[in-house]
Amino acid sequence: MARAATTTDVFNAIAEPRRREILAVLVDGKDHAVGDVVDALGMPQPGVSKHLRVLLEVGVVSVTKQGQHRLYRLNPKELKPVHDWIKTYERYWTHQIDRIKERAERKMMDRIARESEPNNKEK
Amino acid sequence: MARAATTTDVFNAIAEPRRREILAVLVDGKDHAVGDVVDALGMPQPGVSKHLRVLLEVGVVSVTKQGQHRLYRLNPKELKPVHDWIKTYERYWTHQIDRIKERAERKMMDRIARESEPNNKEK
DNA sequence: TTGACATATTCCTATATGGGTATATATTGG
DNA sequence: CCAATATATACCCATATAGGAATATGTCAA
Repeated sequence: MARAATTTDVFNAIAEPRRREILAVLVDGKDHAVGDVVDALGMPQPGVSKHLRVLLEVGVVSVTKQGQHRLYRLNPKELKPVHDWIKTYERYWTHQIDRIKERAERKMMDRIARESEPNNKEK
Repeated sequence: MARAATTTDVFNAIAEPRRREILAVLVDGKDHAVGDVVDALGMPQPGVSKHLRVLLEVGVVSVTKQGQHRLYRLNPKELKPVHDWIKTYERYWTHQIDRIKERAERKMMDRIARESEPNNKEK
């Protein structure tokens, strides 16, 4: 099997740096014409259009037709899965004190677990 | 050009669901032998080894040799870039009130900017 | 209608992938 | 040394990619 399509989910879509750059342009929440993104980032127009299509397919952006322009807008809630996922690991680098405390707790729990279960499977 | 290698950076590495599953097993911060991960997730051993290699190359996990086992451990700080990136978008879905306030502020800033710069380029 | 502009799509190609399966490489116990 | 166990690697393959160039589609304005 090949790698999952970039349009499979948000995680695959945002793996591409260019697409994150595009999102950075859209982060202000306003509508942006494709040409504006092209100018802002200095990448070729077909590339921008293609990347926007991927972002659109996973729902991270939305489009509105306005005359000959197509206005893209960030749809931030579709990024939430990434946030929810990373949140699980967050505690390890934020709040050094909490981390230490957490580790101490873990050790204590381990000890307790070991005491109450003499034939433990942990190697 | 083809898609960037999975080992290019954390974003590419975590795009693969199986690798996120593996990280979920390692999230407790303890050492885990490959076989334990295999048992926990029920995926074939070569696959787990290969995925662990990718995670290792981007630094998200570290290894220790212990006898015939190789103990993998989460190296959470390497996930921080993902957190830092998503943080920029976080405010949009957390705290509805903040979001409204933020939008109001943005509008005001826009108005101020427009007033002080009559020949603006915004379309 | 025609031309100018904005955007999307098509075609091309080198490349890395993930999953299987099979095998190689440790390391240990006896 | 041998067998058993744990893990990594090699091989095969169908597949989707990102970028570049060229072109198609759509929309406006005169």
